[in-house]
Amino acid sequence: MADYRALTLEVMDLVGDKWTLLVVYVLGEGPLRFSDLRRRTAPISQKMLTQTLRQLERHGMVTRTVLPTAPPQVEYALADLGRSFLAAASVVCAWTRDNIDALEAARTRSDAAAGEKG
Amino acid sequence: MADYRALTLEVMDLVGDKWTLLVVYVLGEGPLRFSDLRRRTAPISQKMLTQTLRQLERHGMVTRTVLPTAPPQVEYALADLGRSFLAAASVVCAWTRDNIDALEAARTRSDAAAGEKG
DNA sequence: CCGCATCCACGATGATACTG
DNA sequence: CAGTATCATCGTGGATGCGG
Repeated sequence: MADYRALTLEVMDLVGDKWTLLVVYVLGEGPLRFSDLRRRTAPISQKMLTQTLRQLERHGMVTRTVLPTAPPQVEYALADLGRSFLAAASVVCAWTRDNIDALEAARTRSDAAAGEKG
Repeated sequence: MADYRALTLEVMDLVGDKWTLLVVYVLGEGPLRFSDLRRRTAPISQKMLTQTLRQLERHGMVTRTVLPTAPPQVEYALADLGRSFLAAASVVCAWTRDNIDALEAARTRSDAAAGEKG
């Protein structure tokens, strides 16, 4: 694993958007229609959800299925690639959950130190 | 792991910046002075490197040591928390490396399909 | 050498209105 | 319900010059 540059930039291209990770996580629980997905990812805007889904679809992480109903419904689901990715991303989320106290403590300490010399 | 919202947003707060992941990776190889670090993370700007390092320092992931030399030198190194995080982040990078072909294929296919209806 | 301050360009994000 | 279009806004990131 030598070429950090290309690799980390690729990672940022995948999940650099603000909501991508959250959307992948929510879809990990099962397929959802657009509206339901939006409720679960609130307060995301309609536009950003669409945009995020398009990106995920483009990368083959998510599938989009238009149901032949009236009014039309569109179902989004994780593709195999997406599920595989979710497993990897879960490691980072688990790490964050396990270290959230240390992170907050560091932040508080750092912010307090910065405030003193104000 | 139910509270995706807070967790994923926290993750984005940690590594949402464009260069954070790369900086952490490079520092994973060993402590570096500012200039060396910048060379290794090119084409990052001075400003963004400083900003990224401040954030990492604030979260307790990186330590900053001013060496008593003339001219002054500043050495940055991963703290324990940072090393621990790097291990988790490596999983995502490894996944990306292993699936880079599938990702690029999906992108190419998707872009081609989009181009046809132009 | 380190890195802060300022100005500036651009993209990402978001609110709103509108279409199928 | 799903999605597009438009406009306003904010943060990110870059260029440059100055100070320790």
